[in-house]
Amino acid sequence: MSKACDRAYAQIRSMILSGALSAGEQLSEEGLAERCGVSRTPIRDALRRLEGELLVKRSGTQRTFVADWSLDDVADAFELRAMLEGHAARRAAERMSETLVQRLRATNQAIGAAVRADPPDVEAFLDRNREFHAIILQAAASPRLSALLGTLIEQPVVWRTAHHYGREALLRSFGEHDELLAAFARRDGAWAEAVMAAHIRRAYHAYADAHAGLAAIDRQVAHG
Amino acid sequence: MSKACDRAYAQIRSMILSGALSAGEQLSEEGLAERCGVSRTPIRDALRRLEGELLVKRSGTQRTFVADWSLDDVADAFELRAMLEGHAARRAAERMSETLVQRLRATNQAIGAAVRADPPDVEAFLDRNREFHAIILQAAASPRLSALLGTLIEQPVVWRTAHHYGREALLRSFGEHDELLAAFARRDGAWAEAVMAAHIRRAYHAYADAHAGLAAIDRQVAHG
DNA sequence: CGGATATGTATTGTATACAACCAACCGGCG
DNA sequence: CGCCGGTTGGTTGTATACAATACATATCCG
Repeated sequence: MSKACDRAYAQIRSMILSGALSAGEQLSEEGLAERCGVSRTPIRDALRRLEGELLVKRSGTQRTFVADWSLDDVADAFELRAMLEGHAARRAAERMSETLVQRLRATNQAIGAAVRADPPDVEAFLDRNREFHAIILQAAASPRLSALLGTLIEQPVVWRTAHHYGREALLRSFGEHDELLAAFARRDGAWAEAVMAAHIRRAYHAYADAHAGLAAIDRQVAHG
Repeated sequence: MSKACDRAYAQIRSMILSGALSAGEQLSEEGLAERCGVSRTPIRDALRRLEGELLVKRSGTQRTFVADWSLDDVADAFELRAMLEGHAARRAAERMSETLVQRLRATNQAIGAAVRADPPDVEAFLDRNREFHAIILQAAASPRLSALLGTLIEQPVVWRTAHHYGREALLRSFGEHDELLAAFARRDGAWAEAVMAAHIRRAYHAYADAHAGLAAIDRQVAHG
């Protein structure tokens, strides 16, 4: 019963996140319509939504392009995320029910299992990680905060580099979640906020390191 | 040369902000199309945009309603605004050019004039106030931050109560802008952030007071 | 009388046709 | 050779028709 407009949205979005549509590329409504097997009408809907998430941008004359994220852009997004998710963590700590704490604990168990697998199950890690943060956001009980963060969490470049994180980085992330859980258990909002902010900022640097490494390899390939 | 889709957007938005469309009211695409003198297509575009700004919400079955803002919602929005605009002020202070400082000063002069007029020119005050904050946002040079704040600044209830602020509240706002200017002139990001956060929080309480007063009058009218 | 179900009406979803528009290309002219 | 203006191919904007869906009301059965 999924409507064409939702399917188109999901499909275009995943094409952008996976890199099937490269940054800066122009998107024609007609072209997308063909690729998605629908007419232009639902495509227009989808593009408007994606525009809201800054995954596509429109030129002055309304032509649409895949947004290109410079390193500065990513840093900017992470900074905002650190601030907003920190705030969410504080609010969550102050309101979280015992059952939600339990669910968080279970989710982090799953994350731990994914990390300890050999090789680490990055896909599962990312899914559970998303779930972990979603639960916190839910506990923060601020619809507006949720809406704002929605536009920041999914970033094409980040999504693509996540697979190159080392086990060490994943383990550290797992450990930080544990500390968050401790803060939640004690309903210490300030603690939760601080840990969360640190957590996001570390994630940023893990990304930046992985990205720099990949860029170096790219250069090597290009020149060799 | 304004396109129908922009006109429809602006028109619906202003109808919501002014209260011509009351909170919770259902919006039919066809009805709006008739009122705006365009077809349903641009209306759909406009509604998607407004949905992104949380000015309208959609039911599970995709029917659209004017969003209703509880006092909690407004408090929530102001809290986020205080945080984000504070952040913007910090960044702005650290990067602001001398010419932008001049423009801010000029804008605040205009605000002062509007406040001192008899009676105070609230419309001009609001316009210039918007401009003042927009310049800061521009100086902060974070497109994402701008996008996030865009969804928080215009709030129906706030818009409608602004006209009931006393001259005292307007004067205080004017003075706080002056202090912001001092912080900008000295490139003191932390100072700017603190002043801005205080500025927004005061605005919230000014709103809450005015709102409480209006609500009391409403009750009186209803019962008498 | 209550509740489920059918039916009609209102509303949204999708496709398509056509109009307006932009951008790049080409040819002529200074 | 460079600039300007028109022309053309492609892209978006808008209207409209029709299909699918949801809601409300009425109707029928237990």
